[in-house]
Amino acid sequence: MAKQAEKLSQFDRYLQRHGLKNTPERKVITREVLAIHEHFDPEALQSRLRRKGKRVSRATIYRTLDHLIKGGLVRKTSLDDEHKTSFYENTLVRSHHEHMVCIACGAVIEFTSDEIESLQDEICDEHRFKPIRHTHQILGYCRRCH
Amino acid sequence: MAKQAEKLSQFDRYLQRHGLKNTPERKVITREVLAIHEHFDPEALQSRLRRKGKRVSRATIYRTLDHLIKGGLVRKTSLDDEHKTSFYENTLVRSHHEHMVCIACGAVIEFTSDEIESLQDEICDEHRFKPIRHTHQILGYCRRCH
DNA sequence: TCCTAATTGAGACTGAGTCGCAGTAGCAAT
DNA sequence: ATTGCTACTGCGACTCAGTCTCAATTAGGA
Repeated sequence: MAKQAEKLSQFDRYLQRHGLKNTPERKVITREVLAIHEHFDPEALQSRLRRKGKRVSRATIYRTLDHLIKGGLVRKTSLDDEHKTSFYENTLVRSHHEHMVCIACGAVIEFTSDEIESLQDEICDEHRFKPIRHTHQILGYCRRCH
Repeated sequence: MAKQAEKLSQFDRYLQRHGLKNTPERKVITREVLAIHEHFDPEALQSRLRRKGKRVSRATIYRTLDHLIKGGLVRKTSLDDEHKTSFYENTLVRSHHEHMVCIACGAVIEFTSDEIESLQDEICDEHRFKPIRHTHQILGYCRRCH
């Protein structure tokens, strides 16, 4: 798919710009991340790779994810704090959205609201605050669990 | 102050209801928490107590904070995920609010918006989701830092 | 091809939070 | 007051995500 190639070269440019190298490990991690269409955590990523016979160390996973974030290919979303691990998602398949998380079954429902977004901007304006990113999570019980 | 006494007995009732005991440690932690008017983390709480000559173990701090949350005296707010430690605040002096956090200087600006709250409820309704609590954080640069 | 800075993996480390356990202490019934 | 039941405490060991160190390796420009 064309978009994927675009993201790959976006990452190449990022690496170049920072005098970083495009190692096999980084390539393999990047390709895998772009292929995951849901949330994932570093460990899940590592075991997916391992299942395909690619072994990359934990340290490299973390280091590469940081680069992917800086390069704009990945977004970090913390979900609720019952989970201690961080969650990531690639920016290709997933556009900006917020999460409702079910505290019973862990289901994640996504939502966006332009109205909320613009209210948010207004409030930032009032406080002369320049927003960079935000998270908005609602914890509760999903349809099935309450 | 009257409200403080009210919170104390609210906690007493919580303990009673659950067959729990109001030990000296719990009393001392509760009183201290109600006296802190800002965000705090468990460690800060412990050292405040220690400075006053009250020694309570880390485990007890954590255990009691959990009870205080369940009893409605304290709220856990995770702030941004650059901080790994959890932050708490007592519900007495601080009413419900969201946070804007400056990524440069760490300043925390609080806000609430009834409009956002009600939009949120609408969205939950649409998804048949029963909201229990939510967090809404905006990260960016404060007035002074951009 | 050479050279050097960037990268890697392994394992040690860190730090927040949890857990198991042995000893302690409220409290209700006797 | 004593007993017995249960909850509570502190301690230290433990867990687990994430970071760091370091020696060995490698990408990639000159």
